[in-house]
Amino acid sequence: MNKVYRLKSSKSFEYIHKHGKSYANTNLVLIVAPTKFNLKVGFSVSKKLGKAVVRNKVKRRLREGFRLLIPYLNTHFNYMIIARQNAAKCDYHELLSSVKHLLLKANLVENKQDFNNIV
RNA sequence: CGAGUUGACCAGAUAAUCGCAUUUAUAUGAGGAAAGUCCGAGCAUCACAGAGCAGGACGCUGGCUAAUUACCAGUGAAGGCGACUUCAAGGAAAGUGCAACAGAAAUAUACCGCAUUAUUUAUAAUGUAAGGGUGGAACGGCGUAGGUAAAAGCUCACCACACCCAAGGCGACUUGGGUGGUUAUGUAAACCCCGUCCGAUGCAAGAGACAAUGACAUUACGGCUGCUCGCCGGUCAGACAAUCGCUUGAGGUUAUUGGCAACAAUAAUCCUAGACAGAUGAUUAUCUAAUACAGAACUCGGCUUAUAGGUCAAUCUCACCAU
RNA sequence: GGCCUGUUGGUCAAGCGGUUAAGACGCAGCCCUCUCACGGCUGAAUCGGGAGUUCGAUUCUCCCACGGGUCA
Repeated sequence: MNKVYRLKSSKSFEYIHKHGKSYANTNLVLIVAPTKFNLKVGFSVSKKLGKAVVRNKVKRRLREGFRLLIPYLNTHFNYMIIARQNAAKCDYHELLSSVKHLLLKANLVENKQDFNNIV
């Protein structure tokens, strides 16, 4: 995933956390906040999930999954995804489907038919 | 065939599609421990790193190294039938402290006992560490030995200890011989003494720019640690931002030589991550025993800890069987 | 990335190397009472794990594990 789409400063993380709307399931939490600029994403994986190897793996899988979904999303929002403890046990496909589930729940998908076909 | 000991190695590979980091692009892209941060250095700033006190670390010998107490080889001690393993291993006669309970007595000692003498005949004085019981430790141990009133290194043999001599070894030390009857336990990982070493802070160190402007201030304040001295400098905000530091290094690989080894020398050859919300993932196929522990953040040398499944070595050890 | 600090019944905790490891709250059992409460008695700890020093470690030293704090 390109650097353009990344959230960087801790200020913007705080802003999303305060002003955004949150949606959750057993594996992940999604927080969204509207923005004037382009779409950006941040991933938060805390030390609760495990050691460095586990955390990196979860982050990489989330990044790969989200990369495929970007073209179908509403571009005027900032996204923040927090991994819960259950996410450490999931494989790639389970994580992808739970990301899709949350995005549909938040009603931010534009072309729903193509979106559902992504594997 | 069974049970062990020690040392070493591997840590998935190939192909396709999409994606990430460095990069103009090709190309390249986590480990044996990248981990713990337990030691030692480089490097940077403070003065080209200074003095004293305090404080800390280490302590058998020789070697190696940029450096170390931590690496290598030995010595000694302890453990194991053995291969082998473990050890912060100077000084207790410089001084101080501590040694609960038990025991007559714990660093100086006579409770019971055994003898002799005296008389009041069951007491006292004297001698005595062989016997008793306590304890981790009780004038070194032990004996069909001598000796004695009873005993005792009082004498003798052997062992232990101290000192001296000889031989071997660079040395720690070892082996052998002789002399001495031997005023005294343990603890220094208690304080301490002796010897050796250590200035402080760590890349969030720091460097040069952008950058004006504002605030404080000259026997002040700060740098620089616990204290004293000495030395140097105006300081802070702006400034949790960007660039550099950042990867060619006491480097790796191979070969030869020296060395038991750690390691060193010579030659050839290679350049092999450099991020800053922080790069290695997803899918498919084939092979396979491959499903472990685990993710670089300035860089090296050692130590420690975690680790699936497997491979190899030692003319290794023990037990059983056969000859 | 660096530097400090802690771990003792279920919880909060004291503990100068030495007798059976104080205490409080809670829990369980017994006594007291017609019953409950109050009160009294009793019980539950290999001192985070593993080595070492010592005659003897909760205490001293080393190596691990898991917490907490701090530095721009």
